[in-house]
Amino acid sequence: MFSKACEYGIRASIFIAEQSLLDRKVSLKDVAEAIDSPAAYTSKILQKLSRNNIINSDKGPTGGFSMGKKELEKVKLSSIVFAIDGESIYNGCGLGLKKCNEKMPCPVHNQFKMIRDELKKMLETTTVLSLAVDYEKGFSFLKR
Amino acid sequence: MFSKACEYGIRASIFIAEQSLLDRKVSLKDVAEAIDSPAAYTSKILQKLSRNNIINSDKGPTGGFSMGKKELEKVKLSSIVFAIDGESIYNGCGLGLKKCNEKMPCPVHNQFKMIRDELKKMLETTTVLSLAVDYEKGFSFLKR
DNA sequence: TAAATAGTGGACAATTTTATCCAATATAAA
DNA sequence: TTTATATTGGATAAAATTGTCCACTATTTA
Ligand code: FES
Ligand code: FES
Repeated sequence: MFSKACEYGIRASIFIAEQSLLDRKVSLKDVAEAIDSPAAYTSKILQKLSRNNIINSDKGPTGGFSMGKKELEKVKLSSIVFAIDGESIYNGCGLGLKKCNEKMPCPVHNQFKMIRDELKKMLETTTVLSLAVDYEKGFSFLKR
Repeated sequence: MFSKACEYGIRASIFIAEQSLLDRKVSLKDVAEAIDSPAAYTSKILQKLSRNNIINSDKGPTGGFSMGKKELEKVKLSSIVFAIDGESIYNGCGLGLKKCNEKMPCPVHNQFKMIRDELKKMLETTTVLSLAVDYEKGFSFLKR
């Protein structure tokens, strides 16, 4: 479904959001441990999220990653997926043709379109904040 | 969504099904041209489909790939996806945790489960035959 | 200002996926 | 029985993704 990088990105964002709710900045190491991911690789992903204004990062001692109120309010899962995996979820063809195309559809176009549109809607309406709140309550897990 | 191999596998199956409806066996080359895929790679995929009794293959002159009436009647998209990509579509976690797990769900479990269940249902109810019939009528395309 | 800390960026390595090549096998027809 | 044809299987190769290492920059604090 998503690339490994994107999975890490989503999990990291939820963790950072949750800690930000508690007014805590977190270090790369914190994130990697919280979501059980390779630190150096995670670093690249956080950089990308940072450049896309999904999280912010501060250097130096007392530095780390965090999300401000604005980000917490507006970041949806779709923002993260788009930043990391690009627009393939939106215009990719389920059978790998160059692009999804209504006029010259692949054999499963109609079936795929329905499911993809729901996925899209889900990603666009689910906020990282809401997921972070649930996570904070212990309802969900970022590693096992 | 699916691996490239799986995409080729589905497209190949639809083409083979359609040609079988016209009582034609097709060669590897025919398939690769019809779906615009690398022949040697496609060969591996057809072998896997053949070993899983999704298509049959005959060696020697007049040989080639085909689907019999039984296969045409019972092969669903899910058979192909399962044969090539395995069960990850069924039990994989959307955020990459070891396995999807109701008891210790990842933060997007509920949202994902809904979509994945629909995808699953779609794959399990869509026959290759129905897609082949539409393709035969010129309603859909296997390459562009 | 010096030292310690934390993210950044670039090069590089490992792994997985995708793709190619070729000899071997099976089969049909001449 | 020979020849031609078509799939099979194994060994490689190329490309993409995932993962690592390390020197550098920015920043805080002593
Ligand atoms: S053309 Fe294949 S999904 Fe739309
Ligand atoms: S636990 Fe992640 S999708 Fe079910």
